[in-house]
Amino acid sequence: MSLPRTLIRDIGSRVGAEVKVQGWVKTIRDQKKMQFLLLRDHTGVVQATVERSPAKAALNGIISSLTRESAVTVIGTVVANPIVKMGGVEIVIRELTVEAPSDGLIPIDPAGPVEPNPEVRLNWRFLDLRRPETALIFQVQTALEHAMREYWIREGFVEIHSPKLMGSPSEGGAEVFALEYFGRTSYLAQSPQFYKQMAMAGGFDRVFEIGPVFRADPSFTARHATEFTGIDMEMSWVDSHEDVMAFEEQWLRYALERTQAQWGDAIHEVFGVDVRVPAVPFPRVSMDEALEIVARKGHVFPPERRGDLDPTGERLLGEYAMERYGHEFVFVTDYPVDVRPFYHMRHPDAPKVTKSFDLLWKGVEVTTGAQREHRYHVLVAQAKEKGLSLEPIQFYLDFFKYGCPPHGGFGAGLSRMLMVVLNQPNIREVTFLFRGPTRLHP
RNA sequence: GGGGGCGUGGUGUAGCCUGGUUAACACACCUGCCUGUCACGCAGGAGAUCGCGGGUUCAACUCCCGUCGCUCCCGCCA
Repeated sequence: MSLPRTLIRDIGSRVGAEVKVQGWVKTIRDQKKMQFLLLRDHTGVVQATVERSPAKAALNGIISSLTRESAVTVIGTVVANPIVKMGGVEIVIRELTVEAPSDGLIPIDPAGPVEPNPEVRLNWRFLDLRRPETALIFQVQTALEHAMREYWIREGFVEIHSPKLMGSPSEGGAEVFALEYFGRTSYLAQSPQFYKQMAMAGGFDRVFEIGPVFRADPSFTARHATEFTGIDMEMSWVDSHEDVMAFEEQWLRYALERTQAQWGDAIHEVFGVDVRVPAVPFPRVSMDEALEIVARKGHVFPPERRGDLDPTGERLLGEYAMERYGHEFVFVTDYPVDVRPFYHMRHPDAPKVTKSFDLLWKGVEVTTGAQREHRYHVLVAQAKEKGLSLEPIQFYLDFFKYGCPPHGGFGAGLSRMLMVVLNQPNIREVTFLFRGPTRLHP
């Protein structure tokens, strides 16, 4: 039976034992009498050494011709040695196998002193991912998503996977990608909106979906992508959008509590930011109030904007939430009908105002939600008012003809949340492989 | 889509404004040396038709125009 692999983070507890370590060669210091290697796996870095001697000539030769970033298997004895600055422990190598050598000239150096330009990093993303700081992003993402799912499942939600190929464009707003489909045109889903509502009409009560969504918008900002992972949920028998917000804040509090517990220290060390578990309830301001607050902070809106915040306004409102409530989050509620889609329910006593909300986190829009209009005739009237042609969305309107419960939900962006929680300036770096208007490779 | 900035060895930058030597520096790479390194050190070496095309000029990395790519801000949104 072959020696099982030891992860580098566990080396310290294996002093005196022979271990097998597998990873990449981070540094080679090939000296006259001693050879030093730094080996890295996804859990840490350890020093491995060999003395130069005639008895070890073969091994010495292998190490002399090693290249940095080669993938290797090392077998050796763990030795406690106070001279070693890194943990006081090293591996005395008995055997080294080069599983796959690395070309000497690496396009980017994962162990290098300076970070290459964003373009180079994206071109060679797999090398960039070898950097522990980059890898941490996706460990955090895993924890965050896991906690979200855990909370949903505990609350009786059903996970769905809706199709991304659509026979007709989903409701207006963002642009859609069209593609050839056996002689017809199909469209890539901009969101699972219609289908998660279908699940409500189907009696699922509560559903969530984490999956890809596509937006054909030529957006050139630090927080837009043409394909991203959407986080969506929908719940039945709500009285208003307030029920949805109340759910979301509990759900987020739980997800951040779990993420903070598991990765808070690492995030602090690598990104210099503390994951704060938010107090519940989050502050709420209506759009009318939001506009006043932002105006008091001296931000003048261009005249063509009617009742919506621009990114600067969102940032200022985020500042306000922190100053006034010491809170990173703030719900903005009651958006005017003009800036919301036809399926958002309207206030019975204020028909120009929707029962909707956005959630801002550190001044960045991370969620849009609402109570949906579930009454067929009202929904049809609202679609007509928005100038939509009913025929392409008739399949959707049909959901509401046979007893659809009152319901609401929200959609969030996974990478956007990751960007905010890690204080990263750009969505590209927190996306496994970014897709934008000019980025289709790798 | 609108506006600004930037493209120089494998990587990160300097040089450009105020055209004129072998285009410089750091890291990486190659060779040699080095009694335990730990950002190892020392000596030497290779590696760039300065994004691409055109123009001005005796002369263009440098100035002008175009083009492509990247990037930032605005718009759109998650």
